[in-house]
Amino acid sequence: MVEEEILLQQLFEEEKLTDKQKKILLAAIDTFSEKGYAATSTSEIAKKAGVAEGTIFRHYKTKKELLVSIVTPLISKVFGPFIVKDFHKVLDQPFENAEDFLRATIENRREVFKKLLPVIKIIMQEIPFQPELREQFVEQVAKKTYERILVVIQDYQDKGQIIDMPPASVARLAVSSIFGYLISRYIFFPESEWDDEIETERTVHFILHGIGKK
Amino acid sequence: MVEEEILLQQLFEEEKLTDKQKKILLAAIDTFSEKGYAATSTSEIAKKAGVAEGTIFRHYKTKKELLVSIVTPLISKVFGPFIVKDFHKVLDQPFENAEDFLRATIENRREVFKKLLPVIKIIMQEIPFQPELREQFVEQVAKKTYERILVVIQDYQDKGQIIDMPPASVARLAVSSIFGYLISRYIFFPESEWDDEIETERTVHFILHGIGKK
DNA sequence: AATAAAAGTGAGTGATTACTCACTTCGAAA
DNA sequence: TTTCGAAGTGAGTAATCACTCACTTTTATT
Repeated sequence: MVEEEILLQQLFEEEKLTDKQKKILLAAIDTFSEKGYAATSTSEIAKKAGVAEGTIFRHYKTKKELLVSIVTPLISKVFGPFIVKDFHKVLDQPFENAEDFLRATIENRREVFKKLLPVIKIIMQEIPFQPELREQFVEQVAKKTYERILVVIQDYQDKGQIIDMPPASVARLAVSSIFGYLISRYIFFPESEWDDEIETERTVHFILHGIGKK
Repeated sequence: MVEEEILLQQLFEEEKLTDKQKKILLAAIDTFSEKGYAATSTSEIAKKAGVAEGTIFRHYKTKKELLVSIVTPLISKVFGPFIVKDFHKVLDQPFENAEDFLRATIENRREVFKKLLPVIKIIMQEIPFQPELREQFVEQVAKKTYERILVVIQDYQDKGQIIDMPPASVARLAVSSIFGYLISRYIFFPESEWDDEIETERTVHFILHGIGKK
């Protein structure tokens, strides 16, 4: 309950929310992430939130608007921070080498991923079907974040720490490795025992040196 | 139309299908992959297939049975072959080095991915929500395939071509890279221009040597 | 040609869906 | 204390949902 409050606070920090509104959002996040958006009925959300069904539609004109109002702040606050926080880490107190940057990035994204897991599940599920969400995602992530990542990569390429592969391909490969780790860790095999420190090191080493023996 | 016939033939080769049954399956694959299972109505499938709604339920007791009967053969015929074909390639006419094996694997998976894209989308979408499918998937893919991959990895480790990282981690990292490529290629940015030969080489090089400069 | 089983049909079923609206309750400002 | 807009309610609505069933048509076997 307390932890959920924190999640809400992070996603809707600037908005004033009624008590019942919070309950609606939490119930919606819970059910969407568990059963999927289309398979969730508004009556179910109302029931779980302990609220009349009409109350939902007092605040959100449609069911889709409820979905969007959950996902939108996430997109700007999870992928946005990649830009702001981590990028400033690089510029303001730049990591000497790519290795430290990678390690910091993985650990940082892991925290966010873990904390916002239910909402991230919703995004992953609904992006293929909701053009509205996809467009937002592309705008926020593909364009903004991507451009910044490219700059970071080129920075380390200039320093001679990264091979001369097109930055777009470098980005794809590194991002695949990081998200592959997070998805294995929190979605596919959350039950397994994970030594996160060691796995992070392995991932960093892999991104930099691969699995081949010289 | 012809290409779709081939897809059906591959998935349902041993079953005798009526003309209308084929049309139902194609319409279902199409709509499920486009809008998602839960958001697709049986009346919509019937309409798209040019068939009465009752005809669907003549062959499939429930909507979920229709889903399962599409996904099940895919799991055993697409992910099964990962085991059989590719693994036998390694054992019967073993690749001398890990590099050749990787290249062959990526190219092989790319063909399959491309050909069965709509059905793969359905699997990816529905596995989180359908315990029945997830169990099948785990049984057929995660267990069998995974065990075989581990053997291959250990084989190359014994040959001294792969570093001494636990095979499970090696598998995760390599599979992430390959699927990261395929997902970028066919799901996220199918519209972009891709030079598959070059990207395959980059992915192979990345898996073996990373992006770091020695 | 006769027959039976399988395939196909479409109107009809009760349940559920997202959403509305006339109404009540609440909370803060005047 | 009065007042007024926002918050909350829940019975009601038309549409749609997955699914049924009595019936017709097609197909294969003799």
